[in-house]
Amino acid sequence: MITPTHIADAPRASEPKREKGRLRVAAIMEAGIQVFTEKGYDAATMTEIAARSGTAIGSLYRFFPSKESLADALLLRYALHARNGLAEMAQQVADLTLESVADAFVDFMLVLQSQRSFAIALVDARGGSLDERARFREVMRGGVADILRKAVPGISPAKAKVMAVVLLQTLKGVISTANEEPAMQAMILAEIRELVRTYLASASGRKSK
Amino acid sequence: MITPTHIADAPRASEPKREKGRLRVAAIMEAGIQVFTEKGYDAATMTEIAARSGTAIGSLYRFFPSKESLADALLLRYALHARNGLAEMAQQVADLTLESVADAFVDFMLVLQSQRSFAIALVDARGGSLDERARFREVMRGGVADILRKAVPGISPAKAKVMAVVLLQTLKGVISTANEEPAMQAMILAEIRELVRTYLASASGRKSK
Amino acid sequence: MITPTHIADAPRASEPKREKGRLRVAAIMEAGIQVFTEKGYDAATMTEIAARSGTAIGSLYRFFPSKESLADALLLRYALHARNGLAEMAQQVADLTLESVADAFVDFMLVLQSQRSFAIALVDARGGSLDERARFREVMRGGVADILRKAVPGISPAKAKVMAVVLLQTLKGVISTANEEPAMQAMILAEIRELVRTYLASASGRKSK
Amino acid sequence: MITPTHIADAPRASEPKREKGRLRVAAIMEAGIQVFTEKGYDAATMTEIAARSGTAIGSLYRFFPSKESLADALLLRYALHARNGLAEMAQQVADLTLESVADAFVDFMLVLQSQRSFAIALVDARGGSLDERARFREVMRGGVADILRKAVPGISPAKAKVMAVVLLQTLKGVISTANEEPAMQAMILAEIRELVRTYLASASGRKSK
DNA sequence: GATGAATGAGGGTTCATTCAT
DNA sequence: TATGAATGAACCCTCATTCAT
Repeated sequence: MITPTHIADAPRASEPKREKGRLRVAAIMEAGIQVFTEKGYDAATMTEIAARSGTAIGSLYRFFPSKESLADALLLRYALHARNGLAEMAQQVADLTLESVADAFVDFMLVLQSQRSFAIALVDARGGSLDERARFREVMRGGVADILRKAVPGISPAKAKVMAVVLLQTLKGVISTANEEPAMQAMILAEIRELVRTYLASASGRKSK
Repeated sequence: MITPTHIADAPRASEPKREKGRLRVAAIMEAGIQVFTEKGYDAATMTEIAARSGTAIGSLYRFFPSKESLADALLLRYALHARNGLAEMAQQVADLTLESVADAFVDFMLVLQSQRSFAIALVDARGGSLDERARFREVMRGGVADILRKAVPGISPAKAKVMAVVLLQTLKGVISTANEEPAMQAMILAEIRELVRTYLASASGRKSK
Repeated sequence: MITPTHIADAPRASEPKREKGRLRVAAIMEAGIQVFTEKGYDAATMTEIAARSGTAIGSLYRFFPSKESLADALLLRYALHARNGLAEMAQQVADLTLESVADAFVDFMLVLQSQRSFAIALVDARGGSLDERARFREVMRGGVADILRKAVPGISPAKAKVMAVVLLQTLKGVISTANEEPAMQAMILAEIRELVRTYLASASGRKSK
Repeated sequence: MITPTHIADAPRASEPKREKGRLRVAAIMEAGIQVFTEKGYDAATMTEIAARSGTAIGSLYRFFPSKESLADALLLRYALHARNGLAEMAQQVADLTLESVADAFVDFMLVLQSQRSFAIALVDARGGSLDERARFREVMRGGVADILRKAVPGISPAKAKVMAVVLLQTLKGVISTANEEPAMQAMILAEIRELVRTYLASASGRKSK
């Protein structure tokens, strides 16, 4: 189980102590997301991230003492985001139909889409520390599994976990649509939506047997 | 539409004319797959690929004039492999139940698994040229769509294409199981199998309405 | 000839006027000795010295406007220490046998040992300004030569100076024992003691001829 | 006991396989000695060593994959030199008077002087790996101790070892003369020579008692 | 005066690629 | 043709020093 403590760990070298420092950190993280997303972890360079955020290279390293620590910080922040979103969704699940839950999953992915593609760059392609990446995956799986347990009454925890893994894999497709032509994009999205509904429905049916 | 011509385009500098040359190329490609798989495109080095294949670095560059060209060649070969596998599957579809087709997809993924993880390294993580990566995606989507058109009578070509995209995304999950614990691995695999069956079944039902 | 004036030259940016400032300077110098000793001049960083002394980096630079100036200040203070010690020894020489003088030299080295290893770090390994290092050497040589002139009646000033150089070199061995195993350490120390006695004795004999 | 095997270990990344490579390695080592001697280990830069030897930085790293490995190689080569010199001296000891042996030690130091000052830079000031530095010290001590055992009949091995340590420390003074004015230089040298004779003589006397 | 953020030259090292042998 | 030495731009990161707050 992921606790807030696990997540609140600060991967920064030194917490900025002045307002200016906080702004700088924000600018760096923004630039970091951009560059990691565009080029992937390995091809991204700290020099470019510094330039893109209007920061001297030395200043960047003041706050993030290594490339990995920057990636970890970004991953961590995204994990928090996602966890909150999933937690929120979990609270509303009781009042929703299965179909609405399915849609909520897809919508959730869409909302995170911009950041999500960077998360893929970092998680799937060796960005950040092994630990942080594993932790990130657990957060996502745990959050989705929680929702499934509420949405599909009677489902076993183990089953919920497995379904979460498969569901997340399918939902990743939402991100990829970003690279498709608009017409194709809409169709793929609709198809994913349909598949997720079907998946939840069948799961609900299966368990009740 | 992908024609053989598209695929047979040789990204190699010079087709080796002698037996010795062909062996050398094979050794290089084998080493390339290994190293790209283990380290990812960026972290893989030409020097290591040369060493691992018992080739001098200069010789490597005679056959593959750049790192990208080597990645392209590997991607191409893998695409051919996959295309053949999918084509074969297409021929048998007529005699199979929908459920069997679903299983065949998963099995196909499993068969390719070893090479597949390298393909992911190259396609998802910016290995090879943009063109080659796009081409590779088209081959996969086209092959899967072909099968869907045969397996689900009455499906429209557009619908088949969209389904292929979503299906491939879901099937990618088969690869990822490699990193899970054995017990989890089996459960995820079974779950994917189930989802694919459900997906095909529902598609078959939908179209008939 | 070294006069107090030469030595009292303050390499500090600004003599601290208040008690607080003096404490701060003391803390910095203490930390400086530690870090220079542990890491050597080059590898020591002003940041670490600041941190180790509980001082902000900006404050450190208020008192010591450069790394070199800090090293110089430390060298200077150590030179004063040594000079006083040697001066004291000089006063007692008249009442001592040659053998006791020899022992006093070795003991003197042992007393300074802790600080001495930092002095070696700075003098032998290019820490501090050339000037300061030369001045330091002169102080040591002068002090030892003074003692020799008193301990070995009739010795010429030039001869005393030369002997001081050679004697100091031999006495450096006392410091190095710090890195040997305890058993070896004791033996080396005894051996040096013996050699110094022999040296003084032979010098005393030679000059009388 | 140091065996040739210990010493022949090659710290190079890849032994040069062509004549040109061997020349390059020689040039690099020459430049390395110069720069390490002038600036000390830390302050020496690989860039300067490369420039001084007319080598591209990449080529330098082909043969010496790290700064440390270069320092180690230099230390090793010097150790071989010294060992051979000491071994040679050992063979002649039987025919020499004690005084001649003392002179031989000083002369040996003088012969090695140019390289010796770089060895001091590396051994005393953290250059090269800890292992290599320790090994170097052992080689020197062992070689000198061997000679002492032959020159001073009846001396115990342990005593020879301890004397070697102290003797080497004193002989280091020969190197330092390089920085003195010529007149002073000659006097110091003569003084060291005298001290070493006295030391050997007294040792010979002591043991015989 | 104290603080700590900012700066950027420079350091060690890597690696795709070229080219002389 | 096969080999491996050569090249150098670029990378990640450090740290002495300055300066605004």
